[in-house]
Formats: sequence, C-alpha cells, structure tokens
Amino acid sequence: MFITEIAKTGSIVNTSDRLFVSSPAISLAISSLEEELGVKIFERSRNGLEPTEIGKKLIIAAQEILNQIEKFKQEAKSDSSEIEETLSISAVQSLCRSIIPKTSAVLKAKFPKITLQIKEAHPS
Amino acid sequence: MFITEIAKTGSIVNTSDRLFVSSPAISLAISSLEEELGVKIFERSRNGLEPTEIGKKLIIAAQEILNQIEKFKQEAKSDSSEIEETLSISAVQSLCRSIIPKTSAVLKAKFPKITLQIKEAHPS
DNA sequence: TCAAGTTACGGCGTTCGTAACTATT
DNA sequence: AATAGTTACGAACGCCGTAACTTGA
Repeated sequence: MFITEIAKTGSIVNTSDRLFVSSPAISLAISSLEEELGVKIFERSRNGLEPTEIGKKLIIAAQEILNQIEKFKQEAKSDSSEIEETLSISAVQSLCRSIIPKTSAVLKAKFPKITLQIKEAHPS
Repeated sequence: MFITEIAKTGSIVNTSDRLFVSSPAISLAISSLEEELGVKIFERSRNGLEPTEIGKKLIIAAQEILNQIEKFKQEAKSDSSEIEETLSISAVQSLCRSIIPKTSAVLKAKFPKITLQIKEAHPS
C-alpha cells in the first residue's frame, strides 16, 4: 500500500526515502496494482505523481484499509498488554549493566503492566 | 487472513477444503500470527478450533479489513467498467464458434458497458 | 545535463504443498 | 483406528535492491 504514501509525499523518490524502500520496488508495485485493477491511479510527470480522479477515491479507500489494520493491531496489543505479572530476575553485576536494561525495555513495551524485580546476585 | 474463514467453518480442514489451501499452510499461518501478536486466537480441540475471547474481537476486526478491501476493489471495478465502447470484431466462421464466445464473456465481465459487434468474415 | 521514473535481472524471504508425526476419541 | 492439528523440509512464488536505461525540463 504505497499509494497512500505517494499521495502524501507527491513522488516515488520521497516515498522511497521515507519508507526505506527503493524507487524501482515502489514503481513496480504501483504499475502492477494499476494493471491488476485495470485503472490508472497516478499521472506521471517530470516532478512527481499526481492521483487521477479514480486514484483519489482509491487512495481514500486504501487509507481506510490501513486504519482498520491499525485497529486490528491495537486490539491485539491491548490484550497482550493486560498481562500483569511480577517477574523476578537475578543476575550478576556485569549483566545488570549490559543486557538487563535492554531486555526490560523490550518487556515494558510489550507488557506495560508488568513489574520487574531485578536483584543483583553474588557469583559463587 | 484465514482466521475469519476458520471462525465460519469451525476448523482448519474445512477451511482448507473451502479455500484450496493445505491444512499445514493454514495451521502455520495461524500459529505465526498468534506469535507475532503475542495472543492466542483459537483454542484447539479434537474437532476444530474455537475463538478465544480476544480471538472473537480480532476476527471481527479482520472481517472489517476484508470488507474494506472489497470496497477498494469495487471502487476500482466501478471505474474500469465505465468504459463504453463499441468493439467490432471480424472473424472467419470457425473462430466465431470457438474462441470468440469465451473472449466476449471475459470482456463483458470486465467492461459491462461495452458493445460487441461480431461479424463473420469470408476467407479470401 | 540532471532528476525522476522505468525496465532488467539476480537474490532472498515468505508461503505453500507433501509427507510424516502426534494426539484425542 | 480414524480424524484433526502440527512439524519438517524442499520447492515455488513474489518482492526487493542494484544497475542500467528512458524521458522530459
């Protein structure tokens, strides 16, 4: 669904920069979509792409699809984030300074309600 | 998006038959989705799959995505089908009885408003 | 001549199907 | 034993990136 982004940025190159996808990939994706639908979505020009009349309608419809997908993800996220647990972690000092901070950041992002108890252990 | 179909048919096997996709492919797709989202969508049992609570919500959200996609396609179709042309075709008798009917059926499906003028030609 | 888009092509990842395995009744 | 789901694995398809080409100001 590059078409919504192209509509916003005005060109394939800008979209390429913004989404970190190469111009040829985007160009081909658009062409393929147009051929599949039998509809020209954009007018190509020297400095960018401009939606056709039907293109504008399709871009709106595409944006609605993306919104629904976002809703879907949020729905799932709101559930998995309902996990409320207390996770106790013991680790030697070196680990406390290195991987533990990264790990806990990831966990906090996925399960906002989690409680982390980190305890420094003494190697035997 | 196999999850909506599974919700309707009640099992992977039925979905497999209905969508002409193998059971393992569907099974793996569901597992992957569940892992990606960090959410269990179905309870597995001897005779089929039943949605969990969050699964039901996700299935509804997924169905809305599919509906939006259908809208998108319809939008495109309604445009390409606005082509009103008269297409004249001449062909020798043998062709008139063979490929022409198939071809015109395809054209009529894609461009409902098209007019076909088929004329039998006489080989020189 | 420069900037944007397109075409060509090779590589990689995803997804699929077949086959074999597990589990539940 | 039979049926539904899962795991393993090899193959096919699609999508992407690099490079080269085309086009319009």
